[in-house]
Amino acid sequence: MSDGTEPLPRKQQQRSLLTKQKLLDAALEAFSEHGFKGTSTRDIAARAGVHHPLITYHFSNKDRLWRSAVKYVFRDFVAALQQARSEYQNDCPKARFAAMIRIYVHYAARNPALHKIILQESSNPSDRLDWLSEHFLKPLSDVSSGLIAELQEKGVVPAGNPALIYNMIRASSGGLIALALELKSTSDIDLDRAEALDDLADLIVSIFLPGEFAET
Amino acid sequence: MSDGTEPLPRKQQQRSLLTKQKLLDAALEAFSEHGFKGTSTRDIAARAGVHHPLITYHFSNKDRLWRSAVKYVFRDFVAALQQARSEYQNDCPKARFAAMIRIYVHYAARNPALHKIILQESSNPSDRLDWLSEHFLKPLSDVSSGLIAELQEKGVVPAGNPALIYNMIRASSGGLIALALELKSTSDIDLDRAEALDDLADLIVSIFLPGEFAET
DNA sequence: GTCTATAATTAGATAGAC
DNA sequence: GTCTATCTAATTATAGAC
Repeated sequence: MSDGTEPLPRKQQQRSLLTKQKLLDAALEAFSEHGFKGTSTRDIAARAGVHHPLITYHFSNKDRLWRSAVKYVFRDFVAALQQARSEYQNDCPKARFAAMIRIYVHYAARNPALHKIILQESSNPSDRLDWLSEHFLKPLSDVSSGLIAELQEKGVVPAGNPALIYNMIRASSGGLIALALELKSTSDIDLDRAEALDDLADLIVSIFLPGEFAET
Repeated sequence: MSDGTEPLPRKQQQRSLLTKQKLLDAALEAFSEHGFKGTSTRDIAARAGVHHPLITYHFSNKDRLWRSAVKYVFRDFVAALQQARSEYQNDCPKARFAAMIRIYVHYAARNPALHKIILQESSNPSDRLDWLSEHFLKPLSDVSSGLIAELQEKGVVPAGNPALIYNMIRASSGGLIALALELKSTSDIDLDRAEALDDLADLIVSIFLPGEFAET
């Protein structure tokens, strides 16, 4: 396939990719801190260490840069979840779900932008929120609610609307991690520490999955 | 006391109070939707239906307007909580805590700005977040964590760091209500409906307070 | 592919008339 | 106590040199 008819990645193209990558990382950080309206493209360019007209060049405008950045975190996140799912697929459902919660918590801690951007966008209606729901949030919600319904049948998870329980778990895990700054100043909890994350994951499992799994 | 030496509330002063009130309501709405950086004082003035220089006149600048607005929601919220506490003080601790959760959930639904502003400010360090923590979030966290520790001794609440559990409850109640727009588009849950709020409050109680209270 | 320069818009804040 | 008019700075986006 690389027979020479396709243009080979030259030095300039590699630099272009690097610039795009730096802009995406900077955009995630800035958008998660100040929301879409609150972040200026100049700030993003400054964080990335590039000149601001390069944003127009690589991403056309602010809106497309936002969408590219969101695609970038979510794709990575979904991949991490699916890898965890296949890795633990031979365990019992409760152990499997517990493992996924652990993965979820650690991913959210490494990538705080993931949840912060959801929180920012959910605070008022927008085309961006509709797009986010349709492409990422709704599929995740549907799959997860299904898993929870299964665990409810086995008596592992308490009764109640599965979608509501899914969102309570999400709020208690990723949501709390997005509030890490607040927790650090109002309590002795430091969610930057790996042990604190493990405590959180264990607590979520013990509270939301209190039942023992029984083989059918 | 009102012997005439104190200036009586004249028509102009009443109008001034009304303007301040309208600006505070508009500010809460705008700040909760777009964060501090993302909202313009011109937008706030437009929502309030007044001319924008009036913001400088009544509140000096954007920062003081933000602080005034936050004081306004939080004072009201703390008052509602304390009223609930005294109203149910003869019930057993579990019933009392359950009642407070119900109050909390309904207050958060009527005043979505309360949680949204916390979420907005927790997304990055700022003097505003420090101020918010010191004056409102830390006192609330300390009192609530104490109540939870008591309930853990009675076997009502599962073991675990009380501050962590308090924040999980907060995230599952107020946090989810702040995400109402998202839940509406990813599931069949409509947290604008009073019954959905009651379901949420009941679910929180059944999950976080699973034990029965036993008199000592 | 990257830069400088700049147009057009909007921001927070103020001055001074009424 | 309220308004119009305006200043300065920062914003998104683009045009065109290199």
